[in-house]
Amino acid sequence: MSSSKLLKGSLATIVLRLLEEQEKMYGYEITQKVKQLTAGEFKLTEGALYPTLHKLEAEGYLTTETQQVDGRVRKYYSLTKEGNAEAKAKVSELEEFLVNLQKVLNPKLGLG
Amino acid sequence: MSSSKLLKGSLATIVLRLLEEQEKMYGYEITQKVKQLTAGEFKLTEGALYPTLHKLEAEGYLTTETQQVDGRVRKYYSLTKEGNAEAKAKVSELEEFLVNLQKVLNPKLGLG
DNA sequence: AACACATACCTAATTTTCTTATGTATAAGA
DNA sequence: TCTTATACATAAGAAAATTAGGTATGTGTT
Repeated sequence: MSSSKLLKGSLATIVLRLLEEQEKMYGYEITQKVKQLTAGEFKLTEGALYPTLHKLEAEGYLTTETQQVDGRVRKYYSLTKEGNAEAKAKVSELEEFLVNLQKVLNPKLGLG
Repeated sequence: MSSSKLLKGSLATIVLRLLEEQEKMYGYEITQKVKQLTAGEFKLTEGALYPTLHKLEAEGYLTTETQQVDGRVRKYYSLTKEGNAEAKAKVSELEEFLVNLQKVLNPKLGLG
């Protein structure tokens, strides 16, 4: 993820979350979706995305299905049953993290 | 930062933010403050914290002052003028990042 | 036809930033 | 005496990016 190189470690969570929303997605589509959702602020780099997809597949969280569209190959990824559970777990974990991060960044709130 | 190993890349921002709140802090104090603010959820590891402090100092964002307290050495860190500006910049950058992250995690909101 | 740009996949080298492990040293409490 | 807390530090290794490169097709422009 470039263009604000923060949050290393959240890419897998983002991928899993997007696949909860949308049954099947292919790599390039994921990069475009993230770009669109953030108005161009997040740009997933392919060097980060593809290894992440391969890893999630190797871990059994994603399955793939290849299609030919307009002469080009698309590799669609979908959540497995385990992937679905992992998505929920990872998103929860990230959200809890964000709550705690806010506590550190904004210590005034929540201490009344 | 252990215990939810997410958000790699935010440690320097956290340190700068805490030093905005509190004029002077020493390393161990920072670990305890973060632990306290997050009810034990974030545990800064020394292997991450000290190199980060040294780097911020080398970059001119922090100055140090050593004190002897109860026979032990404490190395207090304070923001320089540049460090103050950097703190504001980094916190803004992180907060913008978090806004965008929410857009990806929760695409339904804000698209009405 | 040539060229640039978008689509679509991939990997390798390097860098950044952690974790884990280890080391030194003092003070306090069991 | 031994453990825990306080307080600093570094080094080896792992994880997860960035950067840079490669392959290939389709589309639009000159």
